[in-house]
Amino acid sequence: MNIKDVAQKAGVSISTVSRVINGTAFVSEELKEKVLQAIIDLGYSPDYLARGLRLKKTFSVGMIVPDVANPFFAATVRGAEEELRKAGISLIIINTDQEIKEEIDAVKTMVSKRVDGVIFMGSGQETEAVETICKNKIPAVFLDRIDDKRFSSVVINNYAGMFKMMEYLYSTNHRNFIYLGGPEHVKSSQERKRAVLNFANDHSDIAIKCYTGEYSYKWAMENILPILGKEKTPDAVVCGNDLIAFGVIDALKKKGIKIPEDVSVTGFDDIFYAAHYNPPLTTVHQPNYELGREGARLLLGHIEYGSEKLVSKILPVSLVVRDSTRVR
Amino acid sequence: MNIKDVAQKAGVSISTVSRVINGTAFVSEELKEKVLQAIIDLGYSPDYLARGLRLKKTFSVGMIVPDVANPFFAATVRGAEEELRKAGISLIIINTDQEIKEEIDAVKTMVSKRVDGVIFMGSGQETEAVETICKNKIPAVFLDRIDDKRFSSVVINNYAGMFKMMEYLYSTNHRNFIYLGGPEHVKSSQERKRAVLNFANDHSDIAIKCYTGEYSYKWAMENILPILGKEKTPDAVVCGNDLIAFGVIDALKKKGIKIPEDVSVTGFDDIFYAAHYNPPLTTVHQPNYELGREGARLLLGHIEYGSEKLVSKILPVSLVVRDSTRVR
DNA sequence: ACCATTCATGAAAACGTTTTCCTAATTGTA
DNA sequence: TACAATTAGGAAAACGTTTTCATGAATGGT
Repeated sequence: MNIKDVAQKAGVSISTVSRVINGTAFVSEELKEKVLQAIIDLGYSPDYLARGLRLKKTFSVGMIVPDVANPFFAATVRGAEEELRKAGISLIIINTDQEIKEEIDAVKTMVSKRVDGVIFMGSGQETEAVETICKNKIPAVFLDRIDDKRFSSVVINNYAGMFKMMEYLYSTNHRNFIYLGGPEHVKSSQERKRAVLNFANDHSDIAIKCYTGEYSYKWAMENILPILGKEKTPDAVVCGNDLIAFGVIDALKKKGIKIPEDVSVTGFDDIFYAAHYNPPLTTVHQPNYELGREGARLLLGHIEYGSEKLVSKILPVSLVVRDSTRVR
Repeated sequence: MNIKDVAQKAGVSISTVSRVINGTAFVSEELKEKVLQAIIDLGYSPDYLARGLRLKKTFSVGMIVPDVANPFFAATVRGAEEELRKAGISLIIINTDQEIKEEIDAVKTMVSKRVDGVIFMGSGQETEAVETICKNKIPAVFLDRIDDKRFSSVVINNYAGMFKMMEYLYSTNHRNFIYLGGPEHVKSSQERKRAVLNFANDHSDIAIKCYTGEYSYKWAMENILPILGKEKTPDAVVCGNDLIAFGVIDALKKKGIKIPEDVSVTGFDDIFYAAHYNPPLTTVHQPNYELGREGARLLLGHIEYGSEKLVSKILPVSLVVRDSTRVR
């Protein structure tokens, strides 16, 4: 079942069928109708592989992402897919778990698949993967993590968000802090920590201890108590993301420490559960869905107009105060 | 940069390069080495479009899913992607929001893309979409929703899960129930409801009222209070899934009704948040990740061995008792 | 030492499109 | 009426692979 069959059935040439399908040239009403009818009768649909081969386009873009099962990334994937689908492009996703090797493999796969572009949410140490993208001249947009000057990117204003959080906590009389952040090498993690430290530096009456590890529930759960053991009890535990905050909350609750009565806990990301946690979490809201959409839009621009001007977009965040913090 | 360039650089024929790459025939060590070196020097990677065109394979499968941003489906997508990646196949996802029109479009896209197979999580009314898959003879596996005898499917044992839940509630002296279920036309929803009704039928001392609507937080939030208004307060509100339970919990809490003191609330799915909700939710655990993996495995079987024997796999569920229920 | 057989490699066809290049027919103008 | 200009639609090339088929060399047996 190919274009030849359609042509035969309609009694025209292959060229004519192609022209009718793509509207690339004038075809008389008479023939056009015959062709259209034949297409319906045969239930024909053009082969995108063949078309892609000829056009040097696949009408698909790849999205490389740490883990779709993580609600944070899931929303972003959704946003991207939606925007791309509107443009008639489909989305191939690959999970990397932030493993460098997986990231490299993912890029290689994308290269072989000849995707029209790539949306990359990396581990922050994806240098080789980035080089491969560069070498193969694949249009790419980076989300939320690195900002290589050779590519467009859209990031969330991590610094401003965490700074806002600190301002809020300070204004509600928190002075003693413990900061529990994500991985050192991850850009977002660095920015958040930088905001915390900068704010602390500007205020001589603030005491703070910083610890970094993983962006995970488990890591926080296992590490907060030992940390707390050797520090004097703080006014607030500021966490690098919501999952860490959840871990902290659960660990503290299990120890009989009350939140926010005994200690305030804050997160970052505002994932769905944050509003429904026990207690509902004070956090920084990130427009994840919008992140995906914006990334896709940028990428579409690059694909459409070739090597367009590079753009670095910064998405605004907002503070969401809930019940895991209280005025001291 | 194509196979021709490699051949030229290595001073061999195209055929030889192809044979080296795919290992489809013996090639002398000498030539093999030259070819391999040329590939490295040029940074060549074969074009999967061309290969696909020739082989009539795309090495990609499509996954049609209501919404990746929904944690439930996200885990399933992750499971499927992982399993497929192991087999060297990549995953194209399309979100449908359970809109019939979108489902049909999604299938058409998959047909044009000539995917090697499709994993379908549908709305339950995807008849036209299914016919299109059938007509185009695309290997397909259905997840969690319908069980068309023409396709393999893997479903979660919704009936048994909800039955178990009822047994537990009954054994803890709940007698008056309200059931808040998902859409009538969705298979999983039907099964869960059937379990509730069957159990109630077998026990003359049970009183129950059933309502169905959407599998959503919002729907539950908006409808539980009006419903509760006209019924006498039940011992338990049994919900069709966790999101509904969350909505019920939040609506009741806002009204000052205590859970589980005043009324027990149960969910179904055991999404990540369930364990951390306020209160932690008694629910039925579904192996979502495993669902995706199993679906992928089945599909790979069909792709590999052609129209293999059809399989209908039922995944077991388990009851998870937490703090949203108490002994009456 | 000669013929038959095996086998490594190359040439070319095929996969299903799009598009360039022609050709024949139609239209318009003098 | 005749010739130039336009145009609808067909033939064929090209995209980058894999694989069949063919060929020439090398090997082995008698």
